[in-house]
Formats: sequence, C-alpha cells, structure tokens
Amino acid sequence: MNRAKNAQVTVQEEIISPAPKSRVRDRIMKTASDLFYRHGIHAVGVDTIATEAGTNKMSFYRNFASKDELVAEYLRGEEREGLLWWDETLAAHAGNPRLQVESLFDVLVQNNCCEESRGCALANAAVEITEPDHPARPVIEKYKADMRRRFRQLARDMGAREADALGDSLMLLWEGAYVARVTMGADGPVQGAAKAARALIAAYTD
Amino acid sequence: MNRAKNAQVTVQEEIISPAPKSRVRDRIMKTASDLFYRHGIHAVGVDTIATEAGTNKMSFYRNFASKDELVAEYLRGEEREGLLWWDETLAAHAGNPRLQVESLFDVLVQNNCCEESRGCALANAAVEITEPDHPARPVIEKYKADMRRRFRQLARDMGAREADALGDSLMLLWEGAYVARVTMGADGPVQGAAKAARALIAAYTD
DNA sequence: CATGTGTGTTACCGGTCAGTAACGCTTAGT
DNA sequence: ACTAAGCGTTACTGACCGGTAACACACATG
Repeated sequence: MNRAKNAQVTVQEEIISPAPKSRVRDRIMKTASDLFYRHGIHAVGVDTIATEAGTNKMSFYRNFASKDELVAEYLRGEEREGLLWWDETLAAHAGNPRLQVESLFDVLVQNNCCEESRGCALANAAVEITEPDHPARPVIEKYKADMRRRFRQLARDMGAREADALGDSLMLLWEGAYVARVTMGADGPVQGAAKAARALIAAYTD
Repeated sequence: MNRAKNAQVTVQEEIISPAPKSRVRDRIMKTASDLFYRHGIHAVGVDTIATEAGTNKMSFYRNFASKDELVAEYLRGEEREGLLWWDETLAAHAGNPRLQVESLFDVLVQNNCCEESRGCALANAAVEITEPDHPARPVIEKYKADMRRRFRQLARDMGAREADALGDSLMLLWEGAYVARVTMGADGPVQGAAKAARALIAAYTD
C-alpha cells in the first residue's frame, strides 16, 4: 500500500513492530469470509459485513482500503486454507502418489457433501468477478494454476503414461465436483467424484 | 404462466393470436443475454440493458415483469440453445451412443476454447444466484437434472458396466470443462476434456 | 375518423451501494 | 499524568439500483 513512499523518510517504528493487528480486523475477515462464501461477493455489502461483525462501516475502512481489497484478502485466506488440507492429505500418504490423489478426492467429496458447502470459493469468485483489473483476479489465477501444476506433478509421480493429460483430467474432475455441488446439490454427481478419479487414474496407470 | 386461471373464463382472443410480440422485446432479450453472459447477472442493470438495446427502462418494464423474470427468461433461452446443439450432435451419430458422447465433448471443447466463451450460463447463474426463491432457480435445476439424466441414459445405451456411475462421471467432467474455461482460460485443461471423456468411457466399457 | 397498441421521453421514488468527515470515548504505553 | 492508537457513532456524499407515473407521438386497424 504505502510501500512506495519516499525512501528517505524514517520508517523505523513501522517496521519494528510486526503489528499485532486489531481484533476488529479479524472479526471482519471472519464474518466477511462467511458471508461471501454463503451468499456470493456481489450480494454482500460492506455495511452488512461490518454490522454482522459487531462493528461499523467506519472501522471497516480503517482496516481495509476498499471492498475489493477485502475480497482479495478473503480469497487469499481461502487459498491458505485449501493448501492446508491439501498438504495435510498428501502428508498422510507420503510416498504413495496414487493414494494421495485418491485421498484428495475422498476429502473433497467429504467436504462438499454437506449442507454448508457451496463449492470452491475461488472458482465461484472467478465466475462472479468479471472485471479484468480486480485485485482478486491474480489471486484466483495463481491458485488455479498452482492446483493444475500440483495435479500434473502427482500424475508424474504416479508414473502415469501421459502424466500431463491425467493431471489435467483430474483437474477437470476436481473443478467439476465443486461446481456440481452448486448446480446439482450435495446428493448429486459429486458423490461419485472419488470413484471417477480412481477410474481415471487406473486408465492411465494400469 | 397464466395456465391455471379460471377455466370458465373465455380466453378465446388470447389463445387465437400466437402473439407476434414486439421487436423491442427481442432486442432486449438479445442484448440482455449477451451482457449477462459476458459480465454476469449482478453486474448488469436494467438501465444498461435497455439503453444498450436502443430503448429505455420504461419500455423494458412494459415487456418484462421484473429483472428477475428477465434473468429466468434469459436462462430458458440458454437452455433452449444448449439442448439444440446437444440434439443436433446426437442426431449426427444416431445409434452409436459412444460416438455420440465423444462428439458431445468434442463440440463442448470446440465451443469453449475461444475468447468469447465464459463457460456455462446456467452454471454461472447457479453460482451467482443464491436466493432460494429466485425465479431462475427452477430453470437451472431442471436443466442440470435433465443433463444428468441424459448422460446416464447415454451410458446405459453404451452398455457400460455401471451406467449411472459413468453417466455421473461424465456429468462431472462436463461441468468441470465449463468452469475450467472460466478459472484457467481457453488454453487450459479444457482442451483435454474430450480426451478425458474417452478415457472414462473406455474404463467403463472395454 | 376514431381507437388502441407499442413506443419514446422525462422525471421521479425509495432504497442501497461504496466511501468519507468529524467527534468522542476508552485503553495501553510511556 | 500525558499521549496516541484503536474503536464507536452519527451524519453525510454521490452514484447507482430496481421500478413507476405521466405524457406525447406514431401507426395500424376498425
């Protein structure tokens, strides 16, 4: 934000304290994440977020430059959370890439076959946000490119015949499972995502 | 719409003329469909639509009860269009269900790997519209349930081992290809959707 | 000629949107 | 005890939202 200010100015006190940040900010982030995910980004206003977080719009704008920046931060949080359970799942089956991917889809199905799920926050944001210069856009692009890269790498680790093709196919299935949760409900085709992944993997390895 | 009105009332003049409808209405529909698809539903206001269609807001509300109704009608149009090229593709390979599905995915890839594509209008609407009583919701649900049913039937026609599982897997892939176009671009994993479908089909038939 | 329908135009309504100014209070650090 | 930061509160701006009232005009039909 103010990173590009005059370098000659003394900025000592700013960089010394890592800023414990305010509790209000955390409450706003938590509330906003919940509302954005449940109702969509365009459907939720900053006033609603602030009030729901037990504060007001003024305190909101003391902590966030704009709503768009809050959205970007929300998606960064979702990315962090997604990578977390991804890495956890991988760690549980280290050295067995095939089982790693299968577990990934098992957890995906498990996470999405509940009433609260509304698919992938990043993908939903990609659908909602059409402005090419929105600060959330690079967050989404980076996350999705990362996911694709990871699937391809896992396919290579599996020793698949056409690793990139398998990786991309799994990526399609991954995205499809999320959006199918939104379009056809928790008891729809999502339920079969893990089985489909296994069939796809088998087709490229056995 | 007014199908359930009192049967004793004379409705002769209504059912006699099939209504040539106005040209303004068509222009609005076409403009709205284009804007909704490109920029999203929430991002486009009725004033913009009317002006862009060469008319004004007043004429808009003479032809549509509300914006929500326009959205529902827009999605009904997209559904009609989707079923059209679906049926065309099936007709081109009648009697060969496997080739029918493969062609379906070929056309899907072809349609989505261009600059103008922004995925499935119905699926995008499902992500954007969270109100459970929105008039567009039943349109989306019906369309997606129909697609799922069709894929399952095609899998049965193929003589697949677990037809419903294959049908649902193809549905996941279908949805995934659309959303992957939005999240990762035209040159991303979408390109491999047809190949993935073939692998999936082979896994359940060969 | 008369009537009705479709359309354009202007002005308006109440509400909500993102974002800001100004002031006062409390609390923590010194 | 003083200061400064964090926070709450109220009131406001200008723009936009979906939707409507009232009036004027063109035209096609009887």
